Amino acid sequence: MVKLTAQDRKNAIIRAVMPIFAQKGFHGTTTKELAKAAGVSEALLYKHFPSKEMIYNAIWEEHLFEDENKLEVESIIKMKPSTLRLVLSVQYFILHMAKQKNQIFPRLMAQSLLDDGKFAGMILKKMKVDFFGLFIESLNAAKESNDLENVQIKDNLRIWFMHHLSMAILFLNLPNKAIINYDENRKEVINQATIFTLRGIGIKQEFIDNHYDPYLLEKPKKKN
Amino acid sequence: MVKLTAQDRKNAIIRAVMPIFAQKGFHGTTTKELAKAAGVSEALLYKHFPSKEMIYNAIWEEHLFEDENKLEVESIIKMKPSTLRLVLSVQYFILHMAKQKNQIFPRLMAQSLLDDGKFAGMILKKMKVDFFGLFIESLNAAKESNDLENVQIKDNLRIWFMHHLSMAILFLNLPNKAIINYDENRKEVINQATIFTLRGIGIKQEFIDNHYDPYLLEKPKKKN
DNA sequence: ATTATCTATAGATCTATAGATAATGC
DNA sequence: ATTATCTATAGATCTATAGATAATGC
Repeated sequence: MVKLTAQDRKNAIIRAVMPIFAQKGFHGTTTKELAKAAGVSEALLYKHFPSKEMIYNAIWEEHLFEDENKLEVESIIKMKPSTLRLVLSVQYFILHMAKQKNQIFPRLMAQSLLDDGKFAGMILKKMKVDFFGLFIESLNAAKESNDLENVQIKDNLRIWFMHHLSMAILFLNLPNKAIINYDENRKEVINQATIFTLRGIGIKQEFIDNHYDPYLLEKPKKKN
Repeated sequence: MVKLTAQDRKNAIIRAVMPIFAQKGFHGTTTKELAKAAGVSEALLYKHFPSKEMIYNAIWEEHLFEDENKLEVESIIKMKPSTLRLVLSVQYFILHMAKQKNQIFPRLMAQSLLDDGKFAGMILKKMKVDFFGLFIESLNAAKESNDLENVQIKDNLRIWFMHHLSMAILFLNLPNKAIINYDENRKEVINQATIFTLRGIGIKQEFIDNHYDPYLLEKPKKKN
């Protein structure tokens, strides 16, 4: 019988319980399963949380503030705004979305959308605050460099559509058994989705042909 | 106490129960709610279906074979394959996805993706069988007319990405309260998503500028 | 006579709590 | 002494069924 401080146990429960809720959803999960996953009795869950619902809410709070869900875009942010930076940002964003270690994020996202969307909205708002500046800046630079077609899409929407396509690919990849046969391996699907997006946001074909390199972001980092 | 034939009652139950399952999901729905929605006793549900799960499965079967979920693309199919037909097909597809009367389809889709994806897979397969031919045909015609950029995306993927973007927009629209502020009305979002897609699948900007008309499909039909 | 339907309820399971016990820190 | 944890269980709810009753068709 291991004793943790209240705060530690609370955190331990949240971490342990996240994948269960993500997998089975709120109603599909029983407090018995939660207790088992956390390695404690059901009673203890209720000592730390007033209800099953509050545990569910807690995993969201936790997820929202987890650092590992942030994009590591420092090297891109450091670049001077340019069309190339735009391309790299798109490329990085899509890769990052596709390469989630586990399915917790997309599952919780989909569950929130089927529910009241409150948490999905918070995540999207956070995303907008954190990254849209980077993209808008680069879009403007690309415009000035004459690397964009004169496309009638608002800047924000270009970025949202990039996100939406990535998200859909994630969602469709949730089931264990592939439900779409793309006739291409996953890497290639991501690559082609990136090209689709680069065109979608308005980048001229010529620039894509000359500067987009699907393997660029895979090269080993020199710095850690 | 109204008596229907077994088959009629079975169908009536399925129809009545569909929106409940779509709204609350399998685990979030009780047989009591199902019975109430269908206007019958819980016992009767079990006379017609062996289990709650079989009712859930039945709504899927029903949905898969419902005619109203088919695209009415006859007028487009009749056209000779061409770049314009491609544009119209994309436009029509996205509009059709966006203009669902109710949320049953996208909700069931999302639920299936969170589950084993079996039914989502069946729907996507059906979609592929029914419509990909139309798009591929038109893509080939567009290539021959030199209206496509030389884009490194497989034909199938171009169509899938069109679908994916539409689906994501649908999913993000599920919650009652809008969770993304696009700064544009819905119609305009759909319009710009269409432009994004037309570019994404490779159509030259010049062709889009000259031939894409967001209001074309809204014009009143002459024939019924 | 046959079929559809309902009432009542069994049995299982689920959330949550009360009260007892074990571990920890001063 | 205090805090964390467990065992046991209450009370509600959920799925599913047994057996009685009401409607229908020949």
